[in-house]
Amino acid sequence: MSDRLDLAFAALADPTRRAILTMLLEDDMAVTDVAEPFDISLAAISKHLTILTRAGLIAQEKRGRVKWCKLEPDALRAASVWMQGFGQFEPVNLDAFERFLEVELSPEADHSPQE
Amino acid sequence: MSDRLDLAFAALADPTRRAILTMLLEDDMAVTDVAEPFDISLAAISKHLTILTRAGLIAQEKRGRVKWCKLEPDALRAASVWMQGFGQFEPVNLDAFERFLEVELSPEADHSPQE
DNA sequence: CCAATCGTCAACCAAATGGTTGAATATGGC
DNA sequence: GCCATATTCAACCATTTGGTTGACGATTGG
Repeated sequence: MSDRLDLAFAALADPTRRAILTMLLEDDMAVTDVAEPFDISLAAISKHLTILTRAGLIAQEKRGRVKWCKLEPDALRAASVWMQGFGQFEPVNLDAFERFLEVELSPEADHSPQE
Repeated sequence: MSDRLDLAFAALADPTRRAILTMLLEDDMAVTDVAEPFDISLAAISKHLTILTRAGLIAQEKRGRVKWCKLEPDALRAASVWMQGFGQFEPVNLDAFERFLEVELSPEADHSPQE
């Protein structure tokens, strides 16, 4: 029953997890390094990463004793696509929509994160 | 603490609430009419609508004894914009996006809530 | 005015969430 | 082989969530 979108949106609802995603935008990271800036236990971070993984928002790959985390854009894109349907029902919203298309469709676009 | 995005994403994490939003895409609706296609109590729907309202995803206006619900796109747009920062860091295939447009924008599309 | 309709409130319940701590399981370095 | 490092597991806790039912307050129609 619990749809892919359920998991994605639920994962995105937590500020710690959104912060983790933002960090991973910069680079892949080990679990310990992900945990470093936060004030909660490593176990709690590990749980957050599990939730992000099951939501398909990140992937974890163990190399040696280190488990690397990297963004997995598909789920984010699915959620984004779902929301775009609502951006369109009003002319005002075409702003964001057009910016999206512009960036997304230009072959030589600079796809680096802005932040 | 709980950010606007927290509330928006948490609200979007429930399939019933996403279905409600989809219904409201068609037209503004009274609470009772929103509840009609669902198998849960009116009180439960009322709670869902409160959550959507506090998340800024819909607005409710009482006229007479009927309370009308309508989409409020700002919060959705905020969430959408947040996610686009992630959609861009990799060249994207627009497949899913185009399929979505096809379904969602066709005038005779079946937008009824799916369970 | 009275009854029906619209919607919320209150109390309750089971399950999920986000956190803790302490022990356990790899793995790597020396 | 041993110890430190990296990460998860297990048990526990408080709070939130999504649902129920029944009573309640407004409003409308006849």
